[in-house]
Amino acid sequence: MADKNHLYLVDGSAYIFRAYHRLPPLTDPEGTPVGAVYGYTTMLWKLADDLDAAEGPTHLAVILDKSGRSFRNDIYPEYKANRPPAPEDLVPQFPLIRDATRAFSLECIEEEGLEADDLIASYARKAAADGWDVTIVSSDKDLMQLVSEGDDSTGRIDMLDTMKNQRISIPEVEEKFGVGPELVGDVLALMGDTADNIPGIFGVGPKTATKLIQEHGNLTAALDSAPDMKKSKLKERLLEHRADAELSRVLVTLKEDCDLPVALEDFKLDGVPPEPLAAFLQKHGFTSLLRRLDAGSGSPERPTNLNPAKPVTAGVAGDEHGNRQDVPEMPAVDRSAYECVQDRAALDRWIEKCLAARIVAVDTETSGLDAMQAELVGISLATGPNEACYIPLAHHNEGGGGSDMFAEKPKQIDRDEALEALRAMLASDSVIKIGQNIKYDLNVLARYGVEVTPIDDTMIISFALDAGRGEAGIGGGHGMDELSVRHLGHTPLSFKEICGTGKKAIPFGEVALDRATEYAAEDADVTWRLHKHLKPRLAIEGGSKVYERVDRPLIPVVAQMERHGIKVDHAQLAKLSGDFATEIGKLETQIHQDAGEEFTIGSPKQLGTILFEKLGHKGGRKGKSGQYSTDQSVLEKLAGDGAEIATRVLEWRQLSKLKSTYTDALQAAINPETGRVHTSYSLVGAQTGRLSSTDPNLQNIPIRTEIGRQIREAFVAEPGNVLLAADYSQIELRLAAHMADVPSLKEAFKEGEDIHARTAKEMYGEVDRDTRAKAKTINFAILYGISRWGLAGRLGVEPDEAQEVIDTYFARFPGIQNYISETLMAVKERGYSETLFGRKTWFPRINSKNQAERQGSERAAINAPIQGTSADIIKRAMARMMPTLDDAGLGHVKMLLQVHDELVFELPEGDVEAASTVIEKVMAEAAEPAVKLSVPLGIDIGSGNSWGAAH
DNA sequence: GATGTCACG
DNA sequence: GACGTACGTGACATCA
Repeated sequence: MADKNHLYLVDGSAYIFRAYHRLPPLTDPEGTPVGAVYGYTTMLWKLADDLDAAEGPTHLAVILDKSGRSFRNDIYPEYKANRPPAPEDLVPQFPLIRDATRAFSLECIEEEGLEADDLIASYARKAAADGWDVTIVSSDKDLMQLVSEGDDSTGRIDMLDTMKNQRISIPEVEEKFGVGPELVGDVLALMGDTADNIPGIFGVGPKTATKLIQEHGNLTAALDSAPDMKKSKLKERLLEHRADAELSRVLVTLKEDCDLPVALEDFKLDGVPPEPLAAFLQKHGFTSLLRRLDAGSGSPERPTNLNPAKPVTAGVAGDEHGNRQDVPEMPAVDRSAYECVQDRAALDRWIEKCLAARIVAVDTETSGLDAMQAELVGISLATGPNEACYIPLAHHNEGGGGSDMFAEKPKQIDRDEALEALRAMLASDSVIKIGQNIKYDLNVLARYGVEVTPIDDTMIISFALDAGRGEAGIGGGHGMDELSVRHLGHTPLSFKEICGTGKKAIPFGEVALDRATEYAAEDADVTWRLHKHLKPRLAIEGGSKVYERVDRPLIPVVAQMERHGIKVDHAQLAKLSGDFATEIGKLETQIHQDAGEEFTIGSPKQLGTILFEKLGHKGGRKGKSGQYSTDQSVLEKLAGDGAEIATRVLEWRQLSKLKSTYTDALQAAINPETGRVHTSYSLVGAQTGRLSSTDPNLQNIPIRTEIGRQIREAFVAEPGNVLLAADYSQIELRLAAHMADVPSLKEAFKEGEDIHARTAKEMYGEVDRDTRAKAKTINFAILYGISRWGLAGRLGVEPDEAQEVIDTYFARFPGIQNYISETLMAVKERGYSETLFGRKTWFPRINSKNQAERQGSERAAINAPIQGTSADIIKRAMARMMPTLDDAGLGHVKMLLQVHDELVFELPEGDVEAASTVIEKVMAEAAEPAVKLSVPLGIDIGSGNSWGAAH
């Protein structure tokens, strides 16, 4: 037994921030992020375990920050004002820190209006005055003011940085600040602190601050000396910012006389009761700690290491194919267990249940599929298997929809009242809301003024784990019904079963409540189960990084872009439609004349018969269907041979395409409420990690031809605003240069050269129109996975010659060949490719015996890391864009569209210059700090009244 | 629902 | 001797 009391004061809040950034984003079996909690738990364990050590604690307490505000904000409103909000997967861990502390049966101290530092200072001084030794477990430099030696009647105070495993006493403080603890506050007041937004003296850093205090003895003396200094920048600054320094001195002073809410004696450590601790470790899947607890039979044995890699989850492992692993023990789906919530009391009970569960699956039912127009009909919630409910909000009796105003409505809570009741829970940091494609629900609820955060998405998790694993022909493979069958072995009720199909289909709001409850609550239940099943796999299979750091943060960002929409000029589109129609009519007449009969030009089959049988043009059959090919390349060939009908069909096709797909469809896509066009982005649409855009697709608006470009002119800004387009220049080639480590290409990009010209020079020795065009083709061939036949077709040469070109390329650009073979080897071995940010794409047919299938997979596998890395980069830029613009006072700038390597914004004309600077910086630096590229990322920016003019 | 074609990066 | 040849998407028209 130590004969002297030794109090440990743990700076819990500061610790978890550091643990969060140091540890991987682990999740517990329920999917709650717990990386920081795990770090914190092991740290407490280690401290509590030192009970009998010479320097170990006899008393211990954890001190936390209660809220953001303290008395310092009253003195200086900007105090800590520039702190970014905590990362969203850290937020739900704050309450868990308290749980962890209680699990160790330790005291947890926090007081409204006081920062942890102040409580620590007060307790430390009191304990030292009583003759106790004190160790502050923190590395916060502000707390270094407290370090002292002690004497006969007072104890000593030192600090312990558990991450560096370093004791901090007076010599360490002097080494860091050049002065003793009593003068640390003076140094801090001069240098300021950007993290806390303490001003200090502008332009004075740690070096100068220390020197001034050393020379003059204290802050006041240093400031007083300024008028006598010889003329210098420093003198000016000291004179000009004296008030800042004095204010800072007050801010950095710790309040050492706080009322102490718990007496020192109550911090006594006398062993950790094992039961609550075991329950806590069990709940969060800290299995290795649990084993140690069992082994030590109540007295925690010192952990052998702090490596958190293993204990993350409770024994869920993926099999080779990621399907049907050990399904966590869950009862079978029982639809009769679901509750239909029809009154406030029941709703309030469910809200309490969600708050207690901290993790809840949410699903909205609506009157349609368009998140920007559909009406909210009901909400379902699930807090566990078979623990689910449906809250109808806008149901009317079957068949009575709209036609009979007096039709009786089923009993349900008023929609506004229910949303008001749910609002706090849906926005609560301590409750994670899980959805299956939650972007849809985010947008529906946002239209009713309800925010949902933080979120998790089983569809996106599935994509992070299993992109590309779907069978051929099955689109995506991340839909709920499919996931449910694959992972839970359960087929949920289908929408068709409930609402019918075709003409007989009824809107969901007319479905009887018992059926609606079964369907809707089951969706939430299944989502909850999928989450429990899939989330732990992320950490095990290495999907956490890309999910947590790239895709999950993107969900609300993309949702907002969809809600913004973009304005299109209806009148201009209508005019174009008219012009196109006239021209199409003329061409049609001429084509029929050329053919000598009327036929359906849009039918490739009829056209083929006309061209190749009736008119006797040459051109082979194609494909297993035995049909004539009439595509662009075939028609161009015929046109080259002088067949006017082919020229006219090509023109007809172009105009028909533009009219039907763009000028007509876009007019119809204008949302009547907002007057804008709202696309829907899919985050799981492309196996490589790219987004895709539907309803309408705004990622394929014409630009390559003059006639098509007119359509871009119809995408416009609101009056007084402009559209700004920022795109990455040649990003995929740049990434190829980096990833394959090709010296001459990297050099060319660093020098800002025209990359195709550079390639032409290397390949052919001279640069002209012709060689540059060829070089461009070759560069793309490389990105897409080359074959001699493919390249031969593009270059118009024989395959043998194409092979020579390829050989020359490999010789001139060493690294490429190696990249290709290494990539293929890795994919054949592991089954997946990986981007620089760790995004996996699976290639189940890479080892196929079918040559076509295999070679197709090989080409895709060569391309996927490049295309995917490019997608990761622009996604990171998107996630950072609005916060960064906001910091620059440009929070009103709207990010509207993403087109793979381009972002489109709408903003007041006067802000173009300022916004361009920020946008370019965010995009150019988007890979960092996770990845340091050896080539710069070039950004082109333009703006104008229309999207066309912005290019 | 499959097929062919063509708009984009 | 072929796979009928570049990677990744989505929308539309036609036709079975």
